[in-house]
Amino acid sequence: MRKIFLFMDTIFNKVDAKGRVSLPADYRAIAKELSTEIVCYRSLSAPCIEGCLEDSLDKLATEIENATDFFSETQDNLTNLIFGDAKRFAFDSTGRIMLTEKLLKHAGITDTAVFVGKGRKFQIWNPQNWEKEEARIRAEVMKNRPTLKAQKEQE
Amino acid sequence: MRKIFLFMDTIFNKVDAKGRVSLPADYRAIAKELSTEIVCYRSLSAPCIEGCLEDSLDKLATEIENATDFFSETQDNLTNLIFGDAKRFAFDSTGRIMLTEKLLKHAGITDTAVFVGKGRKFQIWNPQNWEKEEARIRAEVMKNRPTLKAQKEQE
DNA sequence: TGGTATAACATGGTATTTTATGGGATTCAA
DNA sequence: TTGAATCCCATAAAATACCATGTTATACCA
Repeated sequence: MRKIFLFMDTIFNKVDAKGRVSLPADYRAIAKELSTEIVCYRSLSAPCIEGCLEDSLDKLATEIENATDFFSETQDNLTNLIFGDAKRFAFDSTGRIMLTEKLLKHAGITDTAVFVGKGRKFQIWNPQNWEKEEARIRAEVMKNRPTLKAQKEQE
Repeated sequence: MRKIFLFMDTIFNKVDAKGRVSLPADYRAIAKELSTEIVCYRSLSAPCIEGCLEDSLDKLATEIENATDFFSETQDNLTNLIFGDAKRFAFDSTGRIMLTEKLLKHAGITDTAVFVGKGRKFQIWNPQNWEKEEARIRAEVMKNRPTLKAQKEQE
């Protein structure tokens, strides 16, 4: 059994006419080894699909149960949005999932999907949008170097 | 079980046509003993590849998880950049990893890779670039001797 | 201490497996 | 029964495991 579970790397995969996409092999391996499933929903902050393990959402649900006070009303609304939007995606024997129209539309994905690892989560982007987003982030991080350094030194 | 794990030394290894490089034996030993894997990504500060143990990134992911709530956008950029770029590299029975085009290009590596130990991390350089970088660093450190001590203590 | 045997390592080449992806066939539900 | 979703098969490319060899470093012994 593996110790560490991180969604990483940036992978470009084709979306075929039926809407099928190969989930990157590494991502599959994680879901398989944890005997959990992949869940996807529309990102609240960007024009992309966001995904994580069902475990993560379960953890979120438990946190809400145990510490209701801790969550502000707005955050509570957000959880409604997430759980209302989230959907499990089982992959078939060849490792593909079928994204829904709603998700694909939100991310503007047509024939190619970009999987971007985020550690405990990942995102799925339209290639052009991701290219722009990556450039934007990189520029911003470079501008705020001191912050980055402080964060990295926490390691 | 070993007490101390540090990436050290400077090792020159060949990169073959497929992008395969022998990971220095000492580095392999560390990953093996810790039962973790090597992760590499493009350095944010220099034209080189940076590597560390998957443990380090996992720690970072956990910190982010704990420090922010599920929907936080503050760390969003950073996680996209770090985890989106990072990739696991398992070495085969002969101790080689296969670096990607993206990484090799960022570091300008063609046929030889220089592994430079950095303690908890290491870097992989193009030989010429490393030569220049080492000279630069050496000159700078000699010039700023008093500062060096203060900087080291911050870490 | 010097010399030799042994083991470890880097590295080239080849074989095998995995992965992504296209194209049906089959099942299911409206 | 028609459209959509799921499953199964096939294939090409890419990643990975395996084998072989020369070289270097290490251990061992006189």
